Order: sequence, then structure tokens, then C-alpha cells
Amino acid sequence: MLKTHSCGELRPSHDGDAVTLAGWVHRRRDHGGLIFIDLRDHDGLTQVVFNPKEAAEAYAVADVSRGEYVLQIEGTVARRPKGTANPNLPTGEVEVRAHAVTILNEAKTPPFYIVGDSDVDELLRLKYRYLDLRRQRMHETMVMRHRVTKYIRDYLTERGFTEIETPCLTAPTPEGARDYLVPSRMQQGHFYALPQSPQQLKQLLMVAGFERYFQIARCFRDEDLRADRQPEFTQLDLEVSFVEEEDIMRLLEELHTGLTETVRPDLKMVKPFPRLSYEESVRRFGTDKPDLRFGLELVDLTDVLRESEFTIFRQAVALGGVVRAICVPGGATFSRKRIDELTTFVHGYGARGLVSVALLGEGGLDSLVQEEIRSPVAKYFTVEQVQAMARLAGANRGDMFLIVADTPATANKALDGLRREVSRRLKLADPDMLHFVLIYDFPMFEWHEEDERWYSVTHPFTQPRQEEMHLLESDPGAAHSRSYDLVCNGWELGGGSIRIHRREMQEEMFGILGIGLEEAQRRFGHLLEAFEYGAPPHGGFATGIDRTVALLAQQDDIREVMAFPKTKSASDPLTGAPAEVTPEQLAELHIAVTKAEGDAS
RNA sequence: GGCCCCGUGGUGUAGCGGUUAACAUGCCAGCUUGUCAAGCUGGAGAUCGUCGGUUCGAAUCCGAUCGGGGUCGCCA
Repeated sequence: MLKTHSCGELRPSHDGDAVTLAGWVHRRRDHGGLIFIDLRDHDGLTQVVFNPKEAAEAYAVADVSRGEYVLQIEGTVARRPKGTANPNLPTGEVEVRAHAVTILNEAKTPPFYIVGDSDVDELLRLKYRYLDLRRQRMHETMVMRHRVTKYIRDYLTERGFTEIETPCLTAPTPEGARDYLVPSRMQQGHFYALPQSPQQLKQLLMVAGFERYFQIARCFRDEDLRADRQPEFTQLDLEVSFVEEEDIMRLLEELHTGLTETVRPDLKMVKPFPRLSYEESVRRFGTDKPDLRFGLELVDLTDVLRESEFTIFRQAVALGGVVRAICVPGGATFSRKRIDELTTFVHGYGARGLVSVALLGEGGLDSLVQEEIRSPVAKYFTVEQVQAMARLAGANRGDMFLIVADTPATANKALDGLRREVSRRLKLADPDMLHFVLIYDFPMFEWHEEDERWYSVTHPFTQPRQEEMHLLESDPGAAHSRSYDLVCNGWELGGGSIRIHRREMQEEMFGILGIGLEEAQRRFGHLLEAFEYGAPPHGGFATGIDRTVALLAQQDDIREVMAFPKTKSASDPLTGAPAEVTPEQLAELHIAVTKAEGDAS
């Protein structure tokens, strides 16, 4: 080793020890007759002192050293002189008096600051990711990520799980997300797909009798990106035989409770995790991934306002729509400008408008008078209607309703967005809280108008509730599945279900989804056949490791917890991926590239 | 694919019709023996993403384009 100690470990107990350190010049403070260098390595910082009277040669090297130079330093550990200790550093009570220095490598001035946590253009960070990762926060995040996966592996190993790898070159799946395709050289015109998740293979592992499987697996989806979505991401994939919903939900809860308490004991949690049915979650929060750190629950005003004088509301209700709202405590102080901004905001969700109703004045609700109702459409509301609204929402004077009248789906989506937006603006969510919640009882299917067919809400391998089997044919939209999601702070961490393990039921499911026997045989024959060889009842889940780490690291972007993420256009500024390939490579793969029209090259 | 925001010395920002394009930091040099965001003095460094237009005149207005980001659609 080129070093005897790390830069993070020296303490007063090392006083007098001869040590060799190696690392990067973090900062250099030149006092003319004395130079201080903070030497940094993975573990921390140590102050090194260069005194020309004690070591002239070492001093000369320190004099020409610059930021990020890689140095090897031999010296003696010494307690710092009285009054010069640095309480901000773990090693702040000692320093190393340098006897000799070797420049292991010089360094150009970095394109951005390694020191500190300043904002840097993200493109630049990605282009020089190796420098970005050198920064302390990124180091801490990557270490935390390692602790997360280690905890998971240890936890599951102790409980009898076996980690099994599944292939990355697998068969395409036309449904669901777009596949990343990999051309086959051996078989002209045929393609592998990178897995969107190991779903079918893990079910086959259950058939294979492993009973408790997990994998920390890379998954790929060729869809548009977001702050919480990357083209490749990591899932904790898990499957267990002979289980029911309760077993898996309990496992999810225990795993994430233990994980959080181990990695971030300083963060708050609500235990046990609350559980909401899908129906309740959508009713109260407008979404199946609610952020429970704050209130602002949805209020349904349809019944109160269906007789309203306001044509827009009456029409919306007459057309089968709803009138729903959130009530913002203290929101009566919102400026006109702010309300206009929120109106524009809900337009983004397809809502036609936003109606604000503020309750002014003092005293109880009973004394409310017409003049104390402030709304662009106040004249259409009676005092009695507003009082009824307020009672429904538990609102008081000083509060403000934000009302959306639309189809249930649009109103919910808009109010969910509004709820999160208002909480952001008013800082209602405790940033030190991880509010996990389990959502269960999802609908089995949802109807898509575009192609007039049913789609699985989870995926086609999910088992329907036994007692609703009769609904599958007669009323698929009313059937619920044996599935569950884990949600935290408004992020969907993942979900799972009890799977179908019988061929007949799986074929019936495909049938409802418009997949005929022949097509099912062609695409899923392996799975159907496997079910005929003693497939055990089984179920499991998959959660996003990137999202989990981001939540634990209190980052709102999963790129911050990935070593080498891609940009929004799915390219990597560091390696240049994706890149063009040579005509020879293409020919070997039997691939011809058609240039888009208007493409000059 | 739609909508929105951003693109000015190395970095982060200001400027928003006529400025020697400002500030901080970093960088370079000199001074400086106890600092730790060290300090002091001086210096170099950007024609304002790209292309086109409006104008006597554009970083500043308009259009297009490229790149980055957010979001809806999409995606579990």
C-alpha cells in the first residue's frame, strides 16, 4: 500500500506515530513560511503542515502542488497547538507534520468545484462524472446506496432467501413499456429484449421450487424519462411460494422499517405503515400514490353544489362529472396572482378551470355572511352552500377552497397535482419524514377507450380475488386483484401481487385482455406449460432501489443516487452513448438504418 | 409528441434595445509562519449556445435550431 492510514482515521491517540498518507489536495493554504494542505481521500480529510525549517524539500513540493494533485505524504502525527484545533473535522485535533512528499500525479484545474456542494450544470456534471462523484455528497450517497443493498441482502439471506440472477438477453414483450432491443447476429431478423423486470423468470423459479427468491436486478424501459425514471434502473425483485397478501405486505413493511432505521435512524416514520385501499386512496387523495405527510385531503362537493346556480358546476355534474376540492388552511390570504398560477397549473392536467372560494371574516361558520365569501363566482353561491362545504371539509374562516369540476379522473388528477403543488409552496411536508403507506385492493382491469379493450392495472399474471371470480366475465371493471403497492412521500416505490399459478386461470386472464389461446401459447407458452408441472401458489413484489435510496438520501432525483445516470434524452455525455456504429457492424447484424426524412446525412 | 423554464469569463450568477458586459468564486503572480471558505495586492480570462430576422444599433426583441431540465401524454 502507498499509505499506512486513511485521511479520516487519525486521532490524538496516534500522537507521535510515523504515518504515510495518500490522497488528493483538497485545499491548500499558503502562509509563505508555512503551508497547510488538507489531504482528502475516500475516508476524510487530514491537515498536513509543511514547514521549510523542518523539511525544506517537502515544503518545496507543497509550494508547487495545486488543487486535486495526488500526493503521498510521509510525516508524523502531532496534536495541534493549543487553540488551533478544528472542531468541524473528525481529525481536527491532530495534524501531520510532513517530512517527505511525492507527487503521484498532477491535476488540471477541474471544470467545477470539487470542494463544497455548489450547484453545477447537470450536463457538465455528467460529462465529468468522475469528478462529480469525487465530491463529498456524492461519495456519501454512493456509500449509502451500498449500505442499502447490503442491508437488503443480509436481511433476506437471514430469512432463507436465495439471490438468483436472471438473463439480460431475453424475449421481447410487446405489451407494457417499450423494450430495448438487441439484434441477434446468429439469427437474422430476430431480437432479444432487455428485461423490463424479471417477472416471468421469477415465477419460473417458484415452479423450480426455490420458494424464496430475490434479486437486485437491472431493468430497462425505453420510455420518456423523468426525475424518478431512468432508462435503466435497479429493482429489488422478490418472490415467495405458499404466501398470501398479508405475508408479503408484512415482509415489505419489516424490510423497509429495518432498512430505514439502519441507514437513516434520524428520519421519522409512521409505524405500523398505514394501509389504504385503492378506492380510499383515490377518494381521499386523488391518486394511488399519495403523499401522507400533509393533509389537504380531497373533499367531494358534488352533492352540495349539484343544485348550484353556477352553470359550469351544474353541467359538469349533469354529464356524470364531479365537483371536488381541496381546502387550504389559511389560504384566504392567497393573492390573485397565486390563484391564477394555480389555475394555469391545473390546466396542465387537462382540468378546464379552478374555482377559488375563500372564507373571510371572524367568528364561527354560523355567522358567515355573503360579503365574507370571496370568489370570482361568489354570486352563484348561497351562504348555506358555502357553510355546507365548510362543514364537509372541516374548514374555517381564513381557509380557501380550490374547486375543480370535471370527470372524476381529470378532477382527481388535477387535485392530486394541486395538493402536491400547494404543499410545496407552503412547505407543508416534513422533509425529515418517510411516510410509507401500503395501497391494496387495486382494480383488476382498466378500460382503454382508444383501442376499446381491457388492460391489466398491475400485469396479466396477477390473481383476481377469489370471491370476485364471477365478475371476470360479467363485469371485469368491478373485479379487484390480489395486489399491493408500497408508496412513500408520494413516490411509488413498487408493488406486487399474488400470482396466478394455474394454466386455466392464466388463459382466461389472457382472454379478457384480448390475447387468444394461440397468441398466448406463442408468447407465454413456457409459463403456461410450467404451471402444469406443479406450480406452487406464489406471490412477490418489486421495488425501485434507486427511488428507495433517493428517499433515504433525501434527494428528489434518482440521478443523484446513480453513479452514471443518463440525461433526459437517454444519452450519456461521459461515454457518448448511444453512438453510431460502423456499416460492418450493422451488416453483420443484418440491420439497415433508415434515416429520418430531412436528415442531411 | 404537447406545454413550460434555462443556455452570458473555468464555475455560479447579474445585466434584458446603445454599458470599457457587472459581481462572486476559481485560476495566475507577488507578499504572507498557525490557517482551516486563511488574508492582502495585482493580473489574465466571456462578443453573451448556434443560425437567421427586426433595428441606425441586439447578450437584450422575434423566429428557427441544438443542448439541459421540469411536466402532461407515455411508463409500474
